[in-house]
Amino acid sequence: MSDVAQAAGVSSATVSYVLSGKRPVTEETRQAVEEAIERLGFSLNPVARSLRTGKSTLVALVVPDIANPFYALLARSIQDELRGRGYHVLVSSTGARRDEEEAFLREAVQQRFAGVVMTPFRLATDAFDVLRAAGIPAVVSADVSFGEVDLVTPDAETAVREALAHVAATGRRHVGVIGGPRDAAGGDPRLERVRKYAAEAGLSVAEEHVVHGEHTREAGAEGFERLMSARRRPEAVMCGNDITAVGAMDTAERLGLDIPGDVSLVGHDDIDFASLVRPRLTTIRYPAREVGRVAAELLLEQIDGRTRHRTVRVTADFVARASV
Amino acid sequence: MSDVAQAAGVSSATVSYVLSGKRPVTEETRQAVEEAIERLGFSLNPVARSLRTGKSTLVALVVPDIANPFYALLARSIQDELRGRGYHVLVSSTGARRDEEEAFLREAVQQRFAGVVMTPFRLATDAFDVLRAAGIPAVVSADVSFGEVDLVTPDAETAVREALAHVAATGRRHVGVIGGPRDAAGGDPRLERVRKYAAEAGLSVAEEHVVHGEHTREAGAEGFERLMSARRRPEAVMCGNDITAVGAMDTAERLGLDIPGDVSLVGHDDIDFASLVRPRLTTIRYPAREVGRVAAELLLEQIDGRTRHRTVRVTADFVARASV
DNA sequence: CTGAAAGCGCTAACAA
DNA sequence: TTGTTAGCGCTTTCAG
Repeated sequence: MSDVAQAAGVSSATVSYVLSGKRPVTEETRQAVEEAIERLGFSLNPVARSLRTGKSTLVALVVPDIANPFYALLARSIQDELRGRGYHVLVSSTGARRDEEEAFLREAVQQRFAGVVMTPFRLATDAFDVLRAAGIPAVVSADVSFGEVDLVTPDAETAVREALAHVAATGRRHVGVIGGPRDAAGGDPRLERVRKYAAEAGLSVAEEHVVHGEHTREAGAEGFERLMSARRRPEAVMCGNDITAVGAMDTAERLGLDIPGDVSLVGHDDIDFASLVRPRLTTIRYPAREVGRVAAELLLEQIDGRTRHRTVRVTADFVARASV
Repeated sequence: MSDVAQAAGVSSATVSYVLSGKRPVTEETRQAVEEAIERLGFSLNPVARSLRTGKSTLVALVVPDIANPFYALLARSIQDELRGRGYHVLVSSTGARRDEEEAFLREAVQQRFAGVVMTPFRLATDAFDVLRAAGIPAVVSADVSFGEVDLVTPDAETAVREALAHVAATGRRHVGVIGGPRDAAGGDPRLERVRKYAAEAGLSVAEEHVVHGEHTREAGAEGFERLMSARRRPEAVMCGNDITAVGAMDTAERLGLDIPGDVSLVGHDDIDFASLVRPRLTTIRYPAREVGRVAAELLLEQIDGRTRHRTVRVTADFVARASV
């Protein structure tokens, strides 16, 4: 930068101001500086800038598993929103492990990230206080609140009731649930919603028909297997997400069980592939792109100075296909 | 850091050396420093460190589309390999657009990234010279070479021959191809391989049976439609990747075409969902996890000083399922 | 074995 | 409208 300054016959401060536009510069000097920049092929060093300003251009997206298409799409959406504003997105998969989640939070303050978008799974509810204390904008995408942080969360009440009614309409009475891990922070809202609205649809959820596991294909396969070996099988299974539903399908196939003939299956998220598996997966759609858009917007608002935290609900919709 | 130094009654240089271990420190001072670090909750500022050393801890992964499960898995694999070594992975989707690809390369030198792993699509063959000039390690994951850069590339000859033989064995003679974009850098090696080995399997690839498009579901759907409206339909279609194959399935379904009854379909990559669509997709497996592992390894070798560039071939395997 | 001090490249007071 | 300068937090040479 001092090279540029010298070449343009000005001080390095002026070069800085030409670049940032933070104070007026005569057309003349601007021209000279820009010409020198061009000629020398100069470009700002973002690292030095970060050190000086204490702010980086890095936004971390922390999710349980980037290989889950829901999060992959979320990542693309957030990236698309933020790139134009000059931010870079760092993606991290935690494997839904608490130590990893905590590690990333620490990393975020250490690296002075410009912001963090996270789907936490096992974090303590006050875990985001450290970000808040460090003045790092954060937004959480989750079913439950994590304290005083921006939250984008599904509004899935109606969708769940519709799903349940739909299941009931096919004559099923006993529904099982493949829930998330037992030790997830904030419990298991997706499971609780099913419990809450089952009765009004004339459905029952027996305790032995509730299994827990990670949100992975393998865990879905296992969970479904346990459900199918219950003394009395559930006639329909609500899955924590589409990936576990796919796992359930793996098992159903292995066991020679017909879906939906023998058991109905309902997923959650509506990833792209939900319509491609056979039978096509009936599911509750949670729009990853919109979630990403909203999260990015909330983050930018914070970066621009908003301090009071907001919660935005994104509507989930019931999508009837062929697995019920 | 100077706080720690003061608290421990040493100089900040000593604190630095305790942390880096780059020169001997008496057990005594080490203890004092570590105690002070602990007590003050100090942690190194990576930004300052980067500025001073000129090296960052950021590795960029640049792919056409992170929402493509192949790249998502690649991302996780690379991240898993690199995290333990202290690097962070920045993921960027370019949409396979040349300007985006170039923008990221520029960004990489500007930000002094520790390394770049990229799957370029429309870059000029010499585009990586700028990284080389800037001393930034790079590895390309692609079918074709991009000049003097480390390359991890599929060894798919055998798999393609097997696939073609398999298609021929079902009595098909005319095979079509849904290839990549016409203006992709390095042409379309996957298409060329099919052309090259078709004859030896007794198959023919008519010019009107070759269509081009992006590697997306939509493009796959369109391409397949064009193929199906040819005067004489191909009896089998080789797809650029599994995502385009899925798009082809969309169209087949809409057109009421049976797969493999009316047309056979062969994909490429073997993403997780290939075995879940119906019919299960016959495909050429290119192992994303291993590709990621190899790419990470090559990158680390470069970071550790290797300068001569290497090429590693990763074997692709033919996977027979139900779409042929 | 340890300390002093320069300097990475930038921004933002403060002065002019 | 422009320049001077301090300093962000670290690493590393040079002395001791």
